[in-house]
Amino acid sequence: MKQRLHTVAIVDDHLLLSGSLEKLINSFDGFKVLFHASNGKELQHKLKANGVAPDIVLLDINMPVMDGFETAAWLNENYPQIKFLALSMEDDEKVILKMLQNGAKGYLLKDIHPDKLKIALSEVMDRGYYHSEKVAATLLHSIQPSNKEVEVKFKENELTFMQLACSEMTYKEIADVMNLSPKTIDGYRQELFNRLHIKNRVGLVIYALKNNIIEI
Amino acid sequence: MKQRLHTVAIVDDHLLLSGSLEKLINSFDGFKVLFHASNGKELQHKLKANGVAPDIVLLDINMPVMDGFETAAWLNENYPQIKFLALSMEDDEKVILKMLQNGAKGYLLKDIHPDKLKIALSEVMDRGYYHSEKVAATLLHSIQPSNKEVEVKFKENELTFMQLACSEMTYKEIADVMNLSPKTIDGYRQELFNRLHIKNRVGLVIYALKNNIIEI
DNA sequence: GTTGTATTCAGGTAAAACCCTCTTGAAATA
DNA sequence: TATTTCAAGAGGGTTTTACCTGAATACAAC
Repeated sequence: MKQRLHTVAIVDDHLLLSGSLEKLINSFDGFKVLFHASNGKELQHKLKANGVAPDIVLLDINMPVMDGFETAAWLNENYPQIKFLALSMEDDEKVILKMLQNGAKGYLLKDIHPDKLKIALSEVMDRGYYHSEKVAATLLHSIQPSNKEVEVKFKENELTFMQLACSEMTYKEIADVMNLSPKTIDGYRQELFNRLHIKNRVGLVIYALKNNIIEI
Repeated sequence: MKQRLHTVAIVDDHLLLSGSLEKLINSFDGFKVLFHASNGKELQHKLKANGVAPDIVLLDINMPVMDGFETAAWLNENYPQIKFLALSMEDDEKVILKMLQNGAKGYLLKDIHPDKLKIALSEVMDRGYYHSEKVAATLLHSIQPSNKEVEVKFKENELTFMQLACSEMTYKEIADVMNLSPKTIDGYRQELFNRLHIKNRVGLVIYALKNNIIEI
């Protein structure tokens, strides 16, 4: 029985992967790759220029120029009929959640078996979504918060202070930049040191790194 | 004219990539994928078990269990007749050099065009090596050392000091642990601050992180 | 109104961190 | 032997951090 041909677009900056993925997907019965893009901006152009939109977009998260998050948000907004699957290396809980919140119909890890890709594509077309066991488990974990992660929140100013304190600036300089008195800055410092149980600025840098508040 | 079929093995922990790469390579005239492995250990087993060795190994660098460097060294030692190409995301100069020193016949970035892969495989079989323009440029850069990177080395004590300074310890405590006078520790600090052009301990932490002297 | 509570900032102090210069002693080298 | 080099460390200084307590303001809740 002949079924309708589903079209796929691949958005990934690794040409080697997207190129070979095309071969793989074209070998799947009922699927065909329509085009590639190496980042979100390129996808936008091609969608606008092409006239015809794909059924599914495979969307890499780590890309230059316009990354997966932005692209997801844009797709969701402008092409809600396109189903897109996030494609990523890591199974970072926060990242998965963010992509799903941005409308992704599924989350594929790059270490899945190629056969799984066909299953994923088919399920997305049939049921509207696909979730691997691994991702499902991660999601479950996220709604069953472990007793130790207390999910510390920071106010906007605290966050700014932390980021600046993780540079070589003195507190005086930070105060100038944030347009606050050095005494206020000292207040932030004290409050954070107490709350996070740290002894000095090095502790703050370490905390910020461990919690993805800053990057190196 | 019929040419001999060249065999390829793929070592990469991303099944999706290796699986689709297989399709791509099998579509190349004159090449065929013999088997996959998701890390170096698996490659060892399959080579020993298989009896027949591939002509070329495509070797990913970032893998769990046994990474590209170890695998390269082992291949070079035990199967010198197998030509292997390093496959990686980043074009880190040090990494490229290390792989080439370990006997890689070429270095492929994952963002190359699929057609380039065929060229690379062919050239490796014909000429014994393949180097893309990008990698060639990087290599050139490495033998023409830029005036600024002076390849900073550290003495054992300096390294220990740096690692301890990247914790919440005071210099006094570091002096105790290292069994040296606080004044000596202050000397290390001063010397490092000058050499690395940093202003305070936060700068040291950042430097240590960027240069893989410590990890978080 | 009053009672919270959050934000900003002040004064004061001790301890670290930071910086420069100098001595000593041992080892390497001329 | 004389000279240089270098790690360890000291003296003595300034600046920054770190810690405490308390006050003025503002805004919302009771």
